[in-house]
Amino acid sequence: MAEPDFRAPKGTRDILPAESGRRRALVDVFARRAELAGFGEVVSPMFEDLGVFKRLGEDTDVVTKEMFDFFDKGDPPQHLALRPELTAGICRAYAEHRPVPPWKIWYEGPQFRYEQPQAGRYRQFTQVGVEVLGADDPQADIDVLALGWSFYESLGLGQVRLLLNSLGDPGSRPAYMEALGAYLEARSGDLTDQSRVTLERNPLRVLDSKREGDQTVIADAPLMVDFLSGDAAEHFRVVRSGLDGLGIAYEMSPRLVRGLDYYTRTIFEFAADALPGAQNAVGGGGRYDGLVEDLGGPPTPGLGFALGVDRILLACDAEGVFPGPPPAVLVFVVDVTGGGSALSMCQKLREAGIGADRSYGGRSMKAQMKVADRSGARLAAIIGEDEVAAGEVTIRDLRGDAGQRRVPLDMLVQEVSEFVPGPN
RNA sequence: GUGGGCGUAGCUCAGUUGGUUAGAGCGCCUGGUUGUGGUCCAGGAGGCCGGGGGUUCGAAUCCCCUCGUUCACCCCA
Repeated sequence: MAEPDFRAPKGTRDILPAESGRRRALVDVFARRAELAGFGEVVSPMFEDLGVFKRLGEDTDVVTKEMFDFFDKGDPPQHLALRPELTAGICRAYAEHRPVPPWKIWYEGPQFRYEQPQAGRYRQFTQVGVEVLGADDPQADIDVLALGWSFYESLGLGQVRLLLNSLGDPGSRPAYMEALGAYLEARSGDLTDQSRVTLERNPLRVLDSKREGDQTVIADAPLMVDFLSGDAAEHFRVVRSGLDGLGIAYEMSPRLVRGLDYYTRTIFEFAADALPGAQNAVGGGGRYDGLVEDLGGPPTPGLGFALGVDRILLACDAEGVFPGPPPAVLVFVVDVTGGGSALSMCQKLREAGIGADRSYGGRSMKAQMKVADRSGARLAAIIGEDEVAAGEVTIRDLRGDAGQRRVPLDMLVQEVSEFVPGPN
């Protein structure tokens, strides 16, 4: 095949009509549910000062090797980066605008990570998410978890599991880190080379290894849940009983950690069993009580989640749920008299709120009917010599068994409306 | 960044001891006389076999490089 001169950059892709409509519908479902729960949308920049993202953790992969960064044309130039996630930017916005807490916001948009692409993993991908800033109450955790859970449910997904853990608070973390570090050091001979490197930088993340060779060591490692301070343990207990009360099934996942360093206390992940293991994380989040302060704002507890739109759609495919929206075009105008009538008829229908389309190029009736069928339109409105002479139009049912009939041209909108209640 | 698979018409793919004008299905276009789609029938358009180099009398078919894609690791959504 002759290569085109250009193609979408590695790890990016074009989302074409049928798929794009489905995607927008999915975001609309999320937006609706978030707004019903009192969240307002924030649209923030797609790039920020690199420093904003460095607060995610100086030795996380996202910061050290996956950032799309660049300098602007200022003097001196500013070091900027495309956002690899949205939480940091939202916290930056909170510190900048100081809204009255609790600040409950939702967002949607593309994120960028310079990674090796594979199925369900792109260099540009879309997330929807929420954040709650300024609420320490464990009921906020429950509310957020319930929103995520119900979103998956509302799409029709049945094979999503909620994995839950607590990473403890600043009071309880050090003792655990010490115990974990000591244990892993003692067993380092049994770890893979890669995990020994990870151990140097962040022992916690060794628990996240999927390598065979690490599993026996990980299985016997001390667990954070056994080291929680009184406050952290109580917070976690309230969160769990709240989920129980709402009938939300969750799995305790005591070795669950997250790839970004800012998390504290409650953390969670949504795993889609319909997807292969490497990409089954369709959402995740947790508390990050210190992040706003790290960015120069007031001490502010926070929590939230981000859900991967691309992967959720893959999971919907795998489960055969959430089909795209029906075609917006209700009437396809077939005009074999030159196209002038199609022009005015479409205009009239559209102004009445009825989706209408037609073909171009003065094709034969047979060809136009074919296009009408393919368009997914429910009805064909046919204009030929006879109709023009009589001042009429033929309305034909393309989907049901209502056949066809001729009606006065000026009754078109009314006649069409009778087929389907309401505009569209 | 590391390792494996794959790369032939718009799509899904055939095409082995390397040898005449490279195939199928789907899709698309045009027809099947007297205005009508979804089924059926017949024609047709559309590929320098991802790109570059090499081996050979001759390569889609062998070798190298490169790009893309895919899977796993890493990490995450």
